[in-house]
Formats: sequence, C-alpha cells, structure tokens
Amino acid sequence: MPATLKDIAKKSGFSVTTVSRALSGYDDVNPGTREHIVTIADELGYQPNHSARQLQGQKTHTIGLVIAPPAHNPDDDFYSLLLKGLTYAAAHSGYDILASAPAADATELDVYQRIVGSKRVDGMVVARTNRDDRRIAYLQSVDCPFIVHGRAAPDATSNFHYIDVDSQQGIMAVTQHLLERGHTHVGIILPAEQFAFSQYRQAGYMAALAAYNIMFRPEYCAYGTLTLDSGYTAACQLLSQQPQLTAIVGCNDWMALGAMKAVNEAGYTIGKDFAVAGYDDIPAAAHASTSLTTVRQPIYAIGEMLIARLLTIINDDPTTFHQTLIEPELVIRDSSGG
Amino acid sequence: MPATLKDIAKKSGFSVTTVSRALSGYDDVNPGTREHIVTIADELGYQPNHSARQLQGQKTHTIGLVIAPPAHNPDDDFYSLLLKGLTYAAAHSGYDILASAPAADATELDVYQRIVGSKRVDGMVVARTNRDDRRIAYLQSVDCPFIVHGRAAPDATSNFHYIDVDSQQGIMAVTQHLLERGHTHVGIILPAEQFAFSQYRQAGYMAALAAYNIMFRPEYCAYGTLTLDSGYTAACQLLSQQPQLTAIVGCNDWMALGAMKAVNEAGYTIGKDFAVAGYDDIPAAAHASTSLTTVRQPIYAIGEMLIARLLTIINDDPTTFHQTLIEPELVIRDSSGG
DNA sequence: TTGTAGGCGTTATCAT
DNA sequence: ATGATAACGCCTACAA
Repeated sequence: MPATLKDIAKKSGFSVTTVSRALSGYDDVNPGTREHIVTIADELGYQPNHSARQLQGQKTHTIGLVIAPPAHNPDDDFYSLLLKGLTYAAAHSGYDILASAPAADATELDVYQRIVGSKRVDGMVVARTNRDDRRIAYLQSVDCPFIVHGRAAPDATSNFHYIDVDSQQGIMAVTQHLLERGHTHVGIILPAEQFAFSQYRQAGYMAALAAYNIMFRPEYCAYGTLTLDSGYTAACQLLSQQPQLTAIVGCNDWMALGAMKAVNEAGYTIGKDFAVAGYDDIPAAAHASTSLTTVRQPIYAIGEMLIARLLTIINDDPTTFHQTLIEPELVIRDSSGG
Repeated sequence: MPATLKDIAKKSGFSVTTVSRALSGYDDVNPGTREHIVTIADELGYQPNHSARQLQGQKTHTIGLVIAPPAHNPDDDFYSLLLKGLTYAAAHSGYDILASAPAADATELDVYQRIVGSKRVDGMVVARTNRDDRRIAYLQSVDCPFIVHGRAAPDATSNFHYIDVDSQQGIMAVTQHLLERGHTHVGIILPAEQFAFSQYRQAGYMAALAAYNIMFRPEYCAYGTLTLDSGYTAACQLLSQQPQLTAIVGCNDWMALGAMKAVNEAGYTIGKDFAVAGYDDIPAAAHASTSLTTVRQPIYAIGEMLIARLLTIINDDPTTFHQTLIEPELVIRDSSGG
C-alpha cells in the first residue's frame, strides 16, 4: 500500500492539513516542521494519489489521443509516430499521454465522450480531421480544450486552433518538380475523400497543372487507402487505363511505394522513363529500391508544437484561434530522376 | 460541467444510491425506476467520473508504458509500434494506455514511481529489459502487476512473467543461413551490452558458428546503438579492420541498412559478393535498395499477447511465472543472395 | 426496493 | 503556524 498523507501525519505527529501544505510548498509552515515532514515522506516513498487530487478539481496533467480504426494498419505509421512524439513532448512539460482506441463495437466519438466525460484529461489532440468532424463539434460543445493536427476542408471554416502542414503547397511543389522534368501526363493517387486533407492535396495537384497550363483530367486521379497495397492497385489501374502517363504522385509514401512496384512490373525503369513521388518522407522512403522523391513533414517537431500550443490553450483559454501552417520540404531523390 | 449522479438523482427524484445501482446494473432496482433513471442519464450524457471511481479502490482500466530516453530516435520505431499495438490490443479489452516518458531531469525509474505510486494504472508493460533491471525490482517491491517484453540476461534468473522473442534462435537461424551460403567470415553488429537481449543475440551468433565448426572471433563483433548511422559506422570499422569478411549480420534492421550503405561504398555488390542480414523486419526492410534478409518479430501480435497476459496477471494473480518464448521467422530476401 | 451514512486521499476554508 | 471540517463523485455496507 502506498503511503498517504494520513500515514505521514500519524508518523510525524502533525495534522493531515499541515502535512499537505508542507509538501505542497506553502510558506505558512515552520521550516523545521517542513523538513521533518519531507523526511518522513521520502522515507515512506510518498506519492500523491492522482485520483484524489483530480477529484479536488486539480489538473490531470494528462493529454488524450484517440487512435482511429482506419489507422489499424501496420503500414500506416502516422499515429505511431505521432504518439511517440507527443509522449516525449508532453514529458518535457510534465504531462502524460492517455492513448485510447475504440473497442470493437464503439465509435471514435464514443471514446472521446468516455475520456473527456470522465474527466481524465486536461485536453485532447485531434488528428486526421475529416469533413464535418463530429469529434470537434463534440469537444466544442463540452468546452474541452483541444488542438487539431489538420484543418477543415477548403470549403469550410476552421473555427478552432490548429497546426497543419500546408499539404496543398507540398503536393504542388512535388507535382511541379515532375512537370519541370518534362512530364506532361502526371497521375495522382489520392486518399479517401472523407479526409479533409485529401482536398488540399488534390488542390495542390491542380494548382501545379494550372501553373504549367496543363488541363486537369479527372481520369488521372485514382484513390487509395494509404497502404502500399492500395497504392499498387490504384497504380495498376492508372497504368492500364491511361498508358500515356509517365509519372505518378502518391499522396503518401506507402502508396507511392506500391505505385513503384506496379510501375516496375509494367516494365518501366523508375527514375529513367517513369517518375514516382510520395509524401511524408517516412524512413523507408530514403532506403527504397529506388530512393523516393517525397515531401517531408517534421512529425516530431509537430508533436512538440501541438503540445506547446495545447498547453497555452489549456492555461490561457485564448479567445482568438491560433492557426499555424507549416511549410513542408521537397526532398528530391532518385525516383524522379534525381 | 458533466452530469453527476447527484444531478440525475435530483432530476429523477431518487437517491444517489439508487441511481448508482440502477446504472451499474444491480438487480435490486425496480425495472421502471431503472428505465426512468437510464433515460435521464442519457439525456444528461452522464459519464462516471473516473477519479471518483478510482478513489473507491476500483480498477483504473489503464495500463502504463514508459518510453525510455535512448529510444528518442526517429529511426528506432520499436516503441512507437509497440505503443500503437498495445493501444489497439488494450482497447479490445476495454483498457486504455497511459504513455509516459522521463522529463529532462528525471530517470526512467522516477516515472515508474510516479505512475505506479499515484495509482494511475492497474499494471505496467516493461520493454527492453536490461541487466539487473531496477524497474522490475521496483515493481516487485510494490507488488504492481506487470508483464515484461524481454527477459533477464542468459546468466540471470527471470523471476517474473514475460513474453519474449527467442532472438538467440532468430540470430542463429539467420547466421546459419549465411553460413549455408558459403560465407565463412561473418561479422556481427550487436546492440549495447547493457540490454539483456544483446547477450542472446551474441549467443545465437556463436551457436551458429559452432554448428559449422567455425571459430568465434571477438574481432568480428562490433557494437551499435540501433540506428542506421551507428550501423554504418560499425560496418565501416569492421570492413577496414577485417577485410576478409563477406557477410555481416545487423542485430536490427536499421543497423543492417547502415551496414548495407557501408558495404556498397566499399565497392561490394550486396547479394552477390557480400551478404547482409538484419533483424526485426521493419517495413523498410522489404523495400530497401536491396531487399533485406531478416528475422521477423510479430510486434502487433506481441502487443496483443502482452495485454492478454497482463490482464490475467491483474485478475488472477498467478503464483507461477508465465513465460513465453516466441519463435521468430526467417525472411530470406535479396541481400543474402536470395 | 429504496435510502442513509461513511469513507477513499486530497485540498480549500475557516478557526485557533 | 497549525488544525478541524467539509467537499470533490462515487460505491458499499447497513438500515428501513
């Protein structure tokens, strides 16, 4: 049994109140008394009971993150990296991360309600926003502090704090890079349309085409589920139906790696007569069979920023929305011809 | 403000006790009463206050994981994958994961004491055991349920529950695979000796040599810190000091990928006149410039097993130690000649 | 079937 | 400078 204030009180001869104040650093306790109490507390290995503190309405020093079901895919390392990054970043500020996922029969929103409603966290990190995000609506309705990684779709208003990567800009940069290399028929593999970021990536693709006066062709767009296999399937389909293509942009690296496989099988030499590019710069990108040209998102740095921003939201309750857009970095490698 | 039992009591006209029992499914409440109460609870979006329950001595339905500082390396995706796997596995059983890391001035043990001492979790998952692991000693001293991924060093007793991968067997298999291919001078890049698993991997290497009547040479062993860069450095050193080597085993895939880079730079063709093999089968291994022969650990499945096992420990408090050794799988790819 | 009383460990308020 | 008391929200006797 861990020691309680009562134990220390008994052993020291002081009241629970005095012990509490001595250990909390109040200045209305006799220095000698404090020393005595601290010594005993150390002896007993005293750790304040977290639940009891929370029940007093104290802060939990805990931040919640819910991992959504579609991410339950080993390839999709977005959430795992985010989780680790957030854990480190939170630790720097004296916070812990409560990581949850929906049980078999529950929805993501259920988990938010359970975690937030049971008062286990001071705030939430919301990732992978989708159109009309019910999680955000819920958090706003119960006035729970939260920070979003991502933002609303281009046609909607983001009335919340967020930190996002400017993926429109990122996809535009990588598409332009391919166009500069002389490719005029560039296909793209997009994420499911439910995700808000899918729209930004498509917009970036279209903007690049427009800058080169190239007509946008919907038939050059395929859709995948962020996995290597889905990228492979989508690329096979594109290659067979649009044989004039000489380049493909995958909207994440895994789909791009899948596309590379399809392109190889179709008999092209990647980096020579066909170009492939990705997005994310996962570790595997740099070491792929042909190293992958891609766009880098600094996921760890984003974790740090999310935590820092969320803590100011928790502590200061700002009235205007903090919204930050990070410029991603184009990383040119062999898969686009070097 | 979230609704409390008191709110429901007031609104329904029943006492807090009756409301509590109605919502907890006790059978000594009038069905009509229960229905009435449940309706109001739903209206109010009632969620039981987690702290209040815990203070009652209830279970927290939370499992703790502490991420250690040396893992703060983007390449090292062990903890991030484990974290995600555990989160999903825990969710299936109605548990959440509390993820923590040491703050700047704190040790890993400090975090254990804080998390466990403050009664925030029902049990802990301990990973990456090292020699004379103080975390384990601490958990035993306070009688906190825990499951270990890993085990004590070969020369020590593992007096605790664990689930480990038989990495001795795994490294032996991959080393033998290289020996079978005719390599007689096989180097190895080992993890730091502080990790218990380093010893098993070295033992596996030595066992393979012994099976082929090849003398063990300490000068064929180099050490790395599990990162690509460290593997590169170690391999450069091996290649320059032991030019007769024709094969290198990296004790994880990242070090093996670093070794591949060094071997390439030394002018060899991997898979033809030089063989490299790794361990872990991270996603990047299959897609490396030369696909990497390696040993697969089913990290997600291990996450499931860890949670399942830990829950039985929490609930049944078994008197004998559950100890499971998983056989890893040799995955042969091009880097060893296919 | 329902209600009352007490306590989990901590902190805040109000006395002394 | 110190202590008694109440309260946070819930659960579990025990009583009615």
